[in-house]
Amino acid sequence: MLDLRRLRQEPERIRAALQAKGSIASLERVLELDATVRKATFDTDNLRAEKNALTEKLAHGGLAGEGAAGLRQSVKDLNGRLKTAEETLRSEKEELDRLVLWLPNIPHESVPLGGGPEGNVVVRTWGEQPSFAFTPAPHWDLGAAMGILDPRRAARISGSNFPLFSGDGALLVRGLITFMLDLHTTEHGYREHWVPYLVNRDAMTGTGQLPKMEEDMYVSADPELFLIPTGEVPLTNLWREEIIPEERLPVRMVGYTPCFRKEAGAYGKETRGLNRVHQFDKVELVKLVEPHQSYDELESLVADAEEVLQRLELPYRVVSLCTGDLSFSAAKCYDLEVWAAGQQRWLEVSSCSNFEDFQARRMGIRYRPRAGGKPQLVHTLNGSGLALPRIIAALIENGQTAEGMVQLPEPLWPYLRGRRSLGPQGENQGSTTEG
RNA sequence: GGAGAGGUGGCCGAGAGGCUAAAGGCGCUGGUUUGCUAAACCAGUGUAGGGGAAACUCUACCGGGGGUUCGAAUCCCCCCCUCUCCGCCA
Repeated sequence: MLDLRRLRQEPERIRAALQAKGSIASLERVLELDATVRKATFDTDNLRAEKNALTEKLAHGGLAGEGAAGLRQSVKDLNGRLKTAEETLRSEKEELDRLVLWLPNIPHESVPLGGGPEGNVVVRTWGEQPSFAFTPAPHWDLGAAMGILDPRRAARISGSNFPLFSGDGALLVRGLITFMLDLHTTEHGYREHWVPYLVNRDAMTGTGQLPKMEEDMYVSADPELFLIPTGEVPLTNLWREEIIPEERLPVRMVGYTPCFRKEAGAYGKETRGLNRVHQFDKVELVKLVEPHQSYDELESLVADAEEVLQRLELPYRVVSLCTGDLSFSAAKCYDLEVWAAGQQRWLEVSSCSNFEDFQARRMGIRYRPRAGGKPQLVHTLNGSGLALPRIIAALIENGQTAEGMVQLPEPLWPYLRGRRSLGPQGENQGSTTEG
């Protein structure tokens, strides 16, 4: 949520910034409503002050005093006027509150200008793209051949684009999750949380998924409970409406969650296999920090996510999203894209964003400065550390051998009961300790 | 699911129609005292919004929403949450 005061003070800057993001939505109406709401607030406050003065007089002058009946009548008259004033105020306020939620965050000055994905800037690349003496296969062919991916059965029980990992595939998922959690908790200083996967409307609104993304979310039979599209939602909302002592900042959290997304309308070759699925697993990093540190913290958050890719020996590049490609709530965002040799494509596996105070204002997450004084809004950041399906796609495609095996990077071995590679397996085959 | 008890400031906790932004305590900030540390004493210390150059002032807020009343943290109704006990269940 944008700061209304700032919007009022520098509407031209905000208008320009929102245009860069490709959405000025209802900015003009918001500005107009802000003025009328403030006027209406002033009027009703004055009426209430008047009323309070009268009732106080009544209390102190004795309820049976000579003027009491007259006073009582004046208060009743005032109440009539107050009621209309309050109703006007309420309806204007409601519209304002509703519209403000549709205004996206404004981009940071360091964000490259651009209208869409073509305007994104590659900041750096890491690792060598593997070369093969044969034509590397995409993961959907390999995975099915190896018996670790089973889209046909997944479709039968859920529908298209739901993942089903079997045998060593399931072991790989579980191992990756633990590997990532261990790295972030023991080496990067994040505290792990195991969180609810269904959250209420307030939580979804707090991180900015609502109202804009409602049609992309799964709703439970209880219309107020949504399946989370990312662990960012429960993790960040852990702190909603709290005032955190400055000494406790930065708060660093990590959590594993499944993520659920309708991804309506997304079909085609770009969405084959594990490229885009309705349910996936993700280890999420979230930070709450002091405002002046948030951009440094963004860089270190990206580094923490990159570390996972480096240990997995997966070539990747870091992309700074341009103004037109930034998500609704982000002020700045880096995507990490991993190279998938079988598809000859870069696949997004992480989005690391600084939301500045946009989410914190919605959630009421503040900190109390050590030096005393008013509570201030924190800045919130998050990033995937990392999303699993495309990592698995890249591991399979980049690690494939001419024999139809998949070699795994060393840091993963202990998480896979010592296995160093994955190979074809039968329906009832368990995993052995030898690769 | 049933019964009971609760939800008040950063935290704990009193208050049971007007004298309450709300006692008291803790914490925090400043001061006095003090070989150091600690302690003691004194003072200050809620959030949000409006008006004002400022001093200051007005309004709202005691889980959420309605209602009664000239007036509600306090009375009534609905909902949410927490705790205890019982039931049910992976």
